Amino acid sequence: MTAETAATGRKPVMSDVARLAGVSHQTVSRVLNGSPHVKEATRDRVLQAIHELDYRPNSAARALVTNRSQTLGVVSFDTTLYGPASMLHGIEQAARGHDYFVSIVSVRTLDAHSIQQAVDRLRDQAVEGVLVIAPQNSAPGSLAGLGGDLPVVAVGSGPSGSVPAVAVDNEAGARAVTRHLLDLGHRTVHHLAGPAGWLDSQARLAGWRAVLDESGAAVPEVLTGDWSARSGYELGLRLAADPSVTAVFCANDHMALGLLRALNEAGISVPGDISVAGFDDIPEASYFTPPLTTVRQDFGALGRRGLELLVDRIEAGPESARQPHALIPPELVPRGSTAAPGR
Amino acid sequence: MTAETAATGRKPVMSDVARLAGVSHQTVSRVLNGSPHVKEATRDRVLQAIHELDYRPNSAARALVTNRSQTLGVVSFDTTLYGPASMLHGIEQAARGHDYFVSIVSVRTLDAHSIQQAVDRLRDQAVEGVLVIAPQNSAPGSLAGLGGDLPVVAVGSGPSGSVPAVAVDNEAGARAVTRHLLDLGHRTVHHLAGPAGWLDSQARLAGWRAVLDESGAAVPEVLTGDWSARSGYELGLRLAADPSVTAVFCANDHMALGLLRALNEAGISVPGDISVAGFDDIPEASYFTPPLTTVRQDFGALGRRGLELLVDRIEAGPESARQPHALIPPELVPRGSTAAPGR
DNA sequence: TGCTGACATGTTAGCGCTAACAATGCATGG
DNA sequence: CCATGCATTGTTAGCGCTAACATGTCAGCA
Repeated sequence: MTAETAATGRKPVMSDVARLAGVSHQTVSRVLNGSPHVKEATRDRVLQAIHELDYRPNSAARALVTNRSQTLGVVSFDTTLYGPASMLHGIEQAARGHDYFVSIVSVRTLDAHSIQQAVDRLRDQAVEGVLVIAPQNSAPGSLAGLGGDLPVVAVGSGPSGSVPAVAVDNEAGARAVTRHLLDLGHRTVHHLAGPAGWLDSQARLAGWRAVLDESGAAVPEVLTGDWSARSGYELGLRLAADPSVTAVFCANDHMALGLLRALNEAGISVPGDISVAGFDDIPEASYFTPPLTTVRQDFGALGRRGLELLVDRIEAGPESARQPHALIPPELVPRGSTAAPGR
Repeated sequence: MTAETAATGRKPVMSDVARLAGVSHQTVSRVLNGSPHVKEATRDRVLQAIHELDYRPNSAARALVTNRSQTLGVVSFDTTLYGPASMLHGIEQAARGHDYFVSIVSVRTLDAHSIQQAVDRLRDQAVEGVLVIAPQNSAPGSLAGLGGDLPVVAVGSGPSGSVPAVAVDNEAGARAVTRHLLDLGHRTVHHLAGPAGWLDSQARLAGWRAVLDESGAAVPEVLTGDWSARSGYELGLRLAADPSVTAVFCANDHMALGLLRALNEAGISVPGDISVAGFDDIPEASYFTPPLTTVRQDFGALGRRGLELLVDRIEAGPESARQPHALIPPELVPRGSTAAPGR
């Protein structure tokens, strides 16, 4: 018997609670909003009445009068991938902690128009701010002015300058993994890059090249994939044919997976003949054959930080003292796919 | 200069539009809601005014008076996995088509209490219905009565009877893959099952056993994992030590991945010595070494169907004519990890 | 005892919208 | 020429809540 005791059939509203508790609806409102000016005994009676009627405040009415929806929007590109999915998870967890709801819109393509549509849709829903989980391309200002007055924060993509962003320090991760391979004794490291135009690709490429330059190692030709295992496989067949290759740093784990298969088919041993490293640390990476050395991104932390940045902007305004960008340091995870050169 | 022309600083409301168009606010409302009783010319003037002011209806006000939030809730367990993430994607796409917003809450654990909390949170937000993306355990009525009067649909887990559900036909998938292995000439098929208590595990186990029984094949002892690659690896070491094993059907692809690694380490060739099959067809499966024979689940379709079922219940009531459960047929995807027995 | 002020509570207005009803105009047909 | 009816538009009320103000109560103090 948890439903409204009076069985009116209608959902109870604030004045129903007030009547039952013998107070005015405003006092009920005060209890609900934690006003200090309510006597202990009164508060108890009100809470009791709320419980008895299983009363739930009408969020639309509250939003109407306070002009706050308590909702944040998330625009996500391909929620299907491990990274975006984890960030979404982190965002939602953090949002709950800050008492916001999370509404989501996913876009199929990354062009400015689709993203704009998604943001508009969220704006129609009166969200108070928007998080964009989308790898940014380097096109100038792709996110700039997207939200109008609506606060927007980009998550998981490098700071592009146009919008506050939270991202992993791709360059540092690439440097770490490249150095790791050189330290193992490899003369140089090949790179299987992500698609041109993506900030992540560019930063990882830059980190790799910087370490090679600093070490005086030769800088081999870069092969460019599209993040997919398929492209890793296809380019891997090319690498397999080149006897000078002893170490390959792939811009993500999926391409590394494709590469591993290509090398396996070619009868090349990993890490015996060639060492392979990836980037992301997807959950499967430690069960590849052999387990993949990679760079762990804490996607969940990324999401949480992004959310906090956004909440900050909403509640403190854009002049908020905190810095508008954040770089999360990644972590090298050495596993069995890298070793000292054997050929 | 797309903002409100008058630069009042305040967001324009319906009466601002009305004034500019020289009509009453109600006529603006009629235009917005597609009422047929508006003269063409009037409609145009109103639309023009809306555009000029960049007016957006206040969703809270509308929700308050119509008593409809146009929002659906999704409760998701571990959005990080490929399956749930894909379903969420499918749900969102379909929801947009039906003019609903999607609000998400993720739960860390699957106990009834957490799920109840999540649903309560969504109810506080006045969602019109809830989709639960959570593998159901077989505990009786784990979802029953969860929503009270709120429509609830389970997505991706077998029909448990307590709530309308949309799921893949796990048993059919398991039958298909088991038959595939027998047809290749294997005397029997071992099974690496998912955790007990999960409907998915049980259905896959049942399908496997049924085919063995029908074929008069011996039914080997079942090994039970926990869906993780780690458990596949550990149990795989046991299987590797048993020379009678020639074919293994794993209840999901992750465990198959772990198994592949265990076999590889033991120097056992796949599919030369042992054939391996999985279930789910995660995107990486076709790049495992060797490419994994598996059963494809169309998670996106699952999400879409679930959403349609839910919308149906919301708009037509629970007595809606359509059947409350739906089973999506899965598809066997034969790849290189299965072949005729070699030992 | 009466005055002050802090506390506790009640009353009123209005957020922006839609639903219901009212009013207007205009063509039609007897 | 006027009643009839439909198309079009306007007017009013109220959804459930919070903010602002009004009122009531009681302790402390001159």
